[in-house]
Amino acid sequence: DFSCPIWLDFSVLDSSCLPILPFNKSHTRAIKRVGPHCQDILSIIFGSLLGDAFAELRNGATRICFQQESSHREYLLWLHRKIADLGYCNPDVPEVASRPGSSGKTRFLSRFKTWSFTSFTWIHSVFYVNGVKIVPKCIELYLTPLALAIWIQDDGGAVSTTMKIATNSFTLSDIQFLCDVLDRLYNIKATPMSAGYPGQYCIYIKAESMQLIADICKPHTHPSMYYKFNGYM
DNA sequence: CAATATTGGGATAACAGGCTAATAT
DNA sequence: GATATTAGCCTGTTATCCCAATATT
Repeated sequence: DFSCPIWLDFSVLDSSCLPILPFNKSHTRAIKRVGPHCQDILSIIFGSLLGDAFAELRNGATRICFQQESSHREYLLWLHRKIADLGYCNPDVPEVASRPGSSGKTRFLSRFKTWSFTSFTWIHSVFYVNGVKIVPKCIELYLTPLALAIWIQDDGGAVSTTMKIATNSFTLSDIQFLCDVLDRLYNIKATPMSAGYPGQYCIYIKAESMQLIADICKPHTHPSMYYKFNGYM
């Protein structure tokens, strides 16, 4: 059982982080879309925001936006299915859009967004400071196995005998914090490492922890992303 | 009905996944 | 020599802002 050991310990959460009223699908205005939000949707959102998604705040309501190139379309559709089944986005399968790429090529991408929720705005506020995405201090409460799997499917990649997670845009102290959280929650050993650009760092998973992180993530990983676990999955 | 909120999608650039490879243990 | 860790680079993919159309109050 790899469930997050401190999940459901809401005692350290600020009350503004807690949903207030039951969510009712007949409510079509964001102001009426409230919680409680289940563990799965919060895991998906937190994992995605650590990775490739972004949160858009407008009129006091927030929506979460997902986009992938066609090479990762199967993964995007898998993610869309999960979010649609939870009732958080349009269930229509996202279309493939084309864009002019470099050197005359055409790119293909797919994307979707959740509905706007007033009760998602606290998520925006913990992830964005002055318009810049940061690692939220409460990440330890939401980095469940599902969130971890989605983060790695977004940002992970095989390197030599191990895996790196592309955390380029976060600060070194935030990245060290993430490494500490991985150790505390799951006993996964990881260290920040240069990303090859000034001020940019990745997370490298130590070889001794590769089997562990693969085992934790496998139930929540789409087969098209197994390769990111470098043979351990 | 007018005003306002919400959604899907166009557009753009900084950068980040995928890769090779050197160095250390 | 084998395995593990660290480093860096290339290029097309994120991550983001914004707008027009539509829906709701």
